[in-house]
Amino acid sequence: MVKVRFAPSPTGYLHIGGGRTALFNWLYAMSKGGKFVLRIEDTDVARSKKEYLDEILDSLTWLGFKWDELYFQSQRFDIYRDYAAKLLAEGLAYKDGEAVIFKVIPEKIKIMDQIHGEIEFDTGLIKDQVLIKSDLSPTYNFACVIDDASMGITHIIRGDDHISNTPKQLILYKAMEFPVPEFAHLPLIMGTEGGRLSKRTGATAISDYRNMGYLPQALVNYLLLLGWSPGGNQELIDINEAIKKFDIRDVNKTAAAFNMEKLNWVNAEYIRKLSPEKLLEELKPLLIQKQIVSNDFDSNYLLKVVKLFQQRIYTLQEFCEFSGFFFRDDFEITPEAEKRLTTKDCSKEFGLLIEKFKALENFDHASIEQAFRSLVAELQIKAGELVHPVRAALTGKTIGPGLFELIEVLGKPRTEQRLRKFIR
RNA sequence: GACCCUAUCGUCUAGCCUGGUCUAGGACAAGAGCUUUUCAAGCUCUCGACACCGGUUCGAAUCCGGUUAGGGUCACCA
Repeated sequence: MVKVRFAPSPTGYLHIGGGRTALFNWLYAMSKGGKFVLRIEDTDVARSKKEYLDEILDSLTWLGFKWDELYFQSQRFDIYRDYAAKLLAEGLAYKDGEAVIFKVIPEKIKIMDQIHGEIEFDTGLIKDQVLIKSDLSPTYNFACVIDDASMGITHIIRGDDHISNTPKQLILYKAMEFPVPEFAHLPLIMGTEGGRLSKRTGATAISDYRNMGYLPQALVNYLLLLGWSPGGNQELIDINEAIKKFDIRDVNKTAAAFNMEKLNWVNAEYIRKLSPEKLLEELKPLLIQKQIVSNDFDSNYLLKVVKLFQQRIYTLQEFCEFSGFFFRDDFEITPEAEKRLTTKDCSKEFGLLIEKFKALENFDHASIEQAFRSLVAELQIKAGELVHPVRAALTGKTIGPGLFELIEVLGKPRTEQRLRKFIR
């Protein structure tokens, strides 16, 4: 039975790299019908924070990675100390004050990495390893080996940055006579300009992406593409399909640069694929949180607005930014829109348009367009000459959904009221 | 500095294991056009890569070696 683990340390938020490591672990477990263990590596009591733990758990849940077992290293100190005592008794380790140090014997050891192939190390280059620190807490490599072995972890899937920890852990596996698991070292994710992914090059926390309005499925799809490809020129892949197609050996060896533009594209694709009702569901908490609408807001109206923007947003956040004029009358007018309204006085045209609209029985976009076009014909002007100022007056912007659809949703009274503001 | 990992369009990648079908395919981005009331979307097209040197071979993006470049690790942090 395949068993993998994701072992974050609650000394910071779950970042993009950690999220992807979790993804590949979870995906591997799912593809093999195995178990996914979550182990919190909180041996550094001083730096570990409850706040971070909660955030990590939330982010993993949001991404959709359910864990089968949950452990905390801080609750297992006795186990580590027992093993240290055993190694001490066997003469494989020695004491230095309260600390327990493992004696490293020089030798050549190899691992067969699932992604990189064979990697050879010379332990002669490694100094003696601290097992138990002076404060009696275990070191990372020691606790990690004992946990992976005692939890029955069969495959260790982790970042490339752990390659150099592998020989240190391997000698401990041997010393404690634990069976050695399979290893797979994932390439790291780098920032857009190369180098480490850092806050300077963009958001790094999974929760940041959640707040910016990315859908978890989209983020997972994008992260999956960073180092793995389903083949067949496929870019968008449902997680269930990925589970079927995934093979750890197909994961790339090369570090990949995080590219926000492609993430945006993937997110937009997922937004478009959603039914408007489902999209509204995703949007609603955000709209309430940002106090754009109240909890009991007319969802019929909301749904109409959602439909107008579904095709033109990359993130949920953008919906909030673009659709403001549908929810309040004191919306801002951009300088470009201002120009459309001041270059030419449209009082006469707006007045006539209001009259046309008043005569309409059905205020649907087809009728609105018909009325609009007949006025334009009567005035002998081009449609664009009136479209732009009207859009500016109604929305405060020069860009947005189709004008007639937009007017239909806005409704007759509000359309009239907004046009009147610009009649002198 | 030592050790380790890696190297295909600007970016993500397919191809590499099992050399010929690769004048290297796709996606994002960029540019042009179509459509159009704007912005998107959609459609069509363009730009654009096998890091370098050597070897093996009839033949190398694919195998081997070196160079260079990038990344990682060298804690009583995890």
